[in-house]
Amino acid sequence: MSEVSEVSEAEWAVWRTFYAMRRQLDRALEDQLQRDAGISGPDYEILLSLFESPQRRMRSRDLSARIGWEKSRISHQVTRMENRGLVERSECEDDLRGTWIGLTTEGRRAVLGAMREHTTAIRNLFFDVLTPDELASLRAVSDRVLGAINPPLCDEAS
Amino acid sequence: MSEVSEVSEAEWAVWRTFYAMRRQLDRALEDQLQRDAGISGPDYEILLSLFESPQRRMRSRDLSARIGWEKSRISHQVTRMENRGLVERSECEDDLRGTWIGLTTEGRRAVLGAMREHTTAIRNLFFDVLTPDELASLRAVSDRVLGAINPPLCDEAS
DNA sequence: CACCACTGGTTGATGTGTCAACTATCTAGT
DNA sequence: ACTAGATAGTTGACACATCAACCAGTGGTG
Repeated sequence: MSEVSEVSEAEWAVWRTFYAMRRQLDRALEDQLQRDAGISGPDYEILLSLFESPQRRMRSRDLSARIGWEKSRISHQVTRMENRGLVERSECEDDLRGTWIGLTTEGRRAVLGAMREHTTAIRNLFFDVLTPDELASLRAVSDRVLGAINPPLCDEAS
Repeated sequence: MSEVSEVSEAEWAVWRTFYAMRRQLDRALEDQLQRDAGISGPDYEILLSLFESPQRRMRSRDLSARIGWEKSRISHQVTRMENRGLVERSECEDDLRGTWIGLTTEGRRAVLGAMREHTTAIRNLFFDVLTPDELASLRAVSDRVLGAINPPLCDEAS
């Protein structure tokens, strides 16, 4: 299953550039959020999910499923955000184990202040510098890499 | 400079896939290092740099320049790794402010145990699923995104 | 009902990353 | 030689991410 697995110098050069791009893109978007709305990337993910939710509130477990974080990460993040007044917790009537996470006025203000500039940043740093062909190529590549990561599971036997 | 900045639904779909790929690729490689050598990604970056250095040791500032981390991050990471016996600090004769970071026997063992499998993982999850054209496209795209992030600086005037 | 596995969520410990403040040394201009 | 400013590195505080342990409520099945 695993061959000799050589990687040429030219391939390493692509890998390093790709790696640098991923790091710097994350950083640039993080900086933009901090600058324009005083929030972090994780803050934004939570706030955006709540904002797009019909009731402006979600169950912790649904946030977890939507964003793809484990439950303890949600809980810690929400605690920090609650302390800053961006969200608020409330009890769940239906299921006494549950917790609602709701957007506060402050949280709503923050996400509204962040969205436009964030979208602009993604457009400027990403979409604007890609040709349609490259965009299609990147989509195909991303799908294939994801496929390689997540168990092809056609043959799990060892 | 900033237009209306709309992003179509198709574009968002590409963005989300690209985003998921970046996260999951990081995670998969991190897991592989942990599994095969009991080290983290940051550990590996330090260890590999030291290993590829002629003397198997580097000045903190050179590590910083090579990996692209700020000095305090290097210092914290080295402290943790020193506690686990992967690296060791020693004084610098030439410059009394300086510190050498050297690979220990344990550190050498760890990096040797990690390298082969890490390379294989990168090949399996990345290079093997890209065509030569896609690789070239990705290289071009990465360069252009990096160019967009780092100040074109041709016209900084406001 | 009684039991038991599961689910929803919190908490604490540890590792990671950033920023600001600090110490110590080096270097250059005078 | 003196001194101002740059450089090298450490430290502490805080935000973030993961893991394991835990508690409480839910929902079967006997």
